[in-house]
Amino acid sequence: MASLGELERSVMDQLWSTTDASTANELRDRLAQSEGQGHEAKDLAVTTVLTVLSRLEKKGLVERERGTRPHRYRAISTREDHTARLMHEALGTATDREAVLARFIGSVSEAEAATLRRLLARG
Amino acid sequence: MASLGELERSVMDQLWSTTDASTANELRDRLAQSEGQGHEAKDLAVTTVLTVLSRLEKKGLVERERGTRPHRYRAISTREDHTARLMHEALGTATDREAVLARFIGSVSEAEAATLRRLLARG
DNA sequence: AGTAGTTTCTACGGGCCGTAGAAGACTTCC
DNA sequence: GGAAGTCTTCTACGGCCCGTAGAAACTACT
Repeated sequence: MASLGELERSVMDQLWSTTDASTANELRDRLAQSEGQGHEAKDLAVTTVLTVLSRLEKKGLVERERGTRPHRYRAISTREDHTARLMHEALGTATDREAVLARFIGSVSEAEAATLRRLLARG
Repeated sequence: MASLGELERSVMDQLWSTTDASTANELRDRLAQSEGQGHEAKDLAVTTVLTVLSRLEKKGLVERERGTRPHRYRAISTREDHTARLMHEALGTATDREAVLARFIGSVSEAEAATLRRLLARG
């Protein structure tokens, strides 16, 4: 449902890496500087960033403050919530959910298995 | 990486619902009859099915026997493995995997939590 | 060799995404 | 309050993916 393009993901990464809302200009600048790990540094027109932000808003991933004049944008949910939701989405398509979970658990690292045991213990 | 279109998914559903390999014609017929639950019954040209099968093959989801004359197609992994892999793929993009798992576990039903505990117990 | 069934090639139209200019709306400063 | 600057929306284009399938090439049977 909410599949993201490359640039859309880069913008989300920026939004997720700060708690407070950002303007399109700030985001453009940060994208221009955030070279390295995976995505290349993009030198974009600010309208490009705004278009992407609109699309992300329509997809329900971003919300904007329309009150202030340079509108400010923020991610609606955290990166972790988003990822967890994607996992649930994948799981949701399955008919035999238990079997899927079995495969999933089967290919998880031992450290993560331990984490899961701990998380499942309380509650 | 391996995102599927609507028809591609329908074809995979058909392939996943039989253990033995199918021909394009068989798949076309089954697609024409498999009305209900979600996907509509499609009345397709067999070339359409073949195109989709080729694309699925290129995506690494389907393999075909080229020996027999009506080629026969089968899903490379089970539906459950595929779904579990998608979940891992989502998890893989995360930086804080533990946090993602926490959110994931947090929004799982009690029955599934029980399943997970059982699965994690042995091993 | 002709015919019937099968597979590959080629293609088109729609939608999504990266990209951004042009035009419109708002703010600010004189 | 108008001019200049800043910000947002509108519109658009090209590329890729997907649904869809006809045309052409291939294979096999008689």
